[in-house]
Amino acid sequence: MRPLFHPAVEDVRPEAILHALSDPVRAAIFTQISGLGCVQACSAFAVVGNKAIPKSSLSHHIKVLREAGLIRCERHGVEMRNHSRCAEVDGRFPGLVAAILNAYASVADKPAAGDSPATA
Amino acid sequence: MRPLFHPAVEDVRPEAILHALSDPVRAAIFTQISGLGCVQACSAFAVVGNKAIPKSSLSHHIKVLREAGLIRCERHGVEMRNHSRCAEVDGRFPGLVAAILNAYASVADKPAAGDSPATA
DNA sequence: TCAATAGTTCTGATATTCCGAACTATGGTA
DNA sequence: TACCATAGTTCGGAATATCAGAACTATTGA
Repeated sequence: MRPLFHPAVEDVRPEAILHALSDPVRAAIFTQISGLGCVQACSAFAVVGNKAIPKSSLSHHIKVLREAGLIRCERHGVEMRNHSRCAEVDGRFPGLVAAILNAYASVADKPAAGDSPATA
Repeated sequence: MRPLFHPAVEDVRPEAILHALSDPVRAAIFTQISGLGCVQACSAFAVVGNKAIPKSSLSHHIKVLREAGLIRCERHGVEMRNHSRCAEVDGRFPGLVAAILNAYASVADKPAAGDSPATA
């Protein structure tokens, strides 16, 4: 359990953000973290769009989002609290995150192949 | 050489766009195709940001961009002409492509690890 | 100290990516 | 027609990333 790494805003790179959000599951998790505008424990994402996510995969997804600079994670007792860094990132790449979340939201009604990217 | 597949705009999905553009090389190629606002042959991208791209990789990158719905490719004689579908995609996901290209453009000056995403 | 909860890391199976080599398609030349 | 050159595509194997089950670590509470 090495201490969690969070990149500084100025080290955040577009390719990392796009890669992180190019996975519908991660996009849904991030939507939930930043959409609800509040802190979420990892266990909140055990099911994403009526699809069960194994703990190990979930941990990996959270790590990818964190290392991309999209979220900030802090341990609070036994659980992890995930904050969105949306505002920070938006300062660096104006409109990027919003446009991505909008794009996903606009297709949330008509999912592609059985999976729903946002909370169905 | 199967006939090239181009998705209809309404079949274009955000995850495909993000995945396609999460590679700095592909982002640079797409920037060049849509930025210059004009048709480009594949051979125009033999070198991207002072990095040589093998033909086979280039072909693959073009394919990913095409299947994501970002570009349209037509054979003209011996060469392939690549058009941007930027406008179409923007109609479906407003601001998405622009925000992504802006993000890459804003870091083009200070590259991450030796590679320059846009034309250096 | 022991058990329970919340996440992380390890490990092997699967899937992607990369790039050289071989191939296909078109055009030009004779 | 044959033949060559150019422009891209596909094949195949090595390197890499992703996925998920199992084992582990960290914290809290009894």
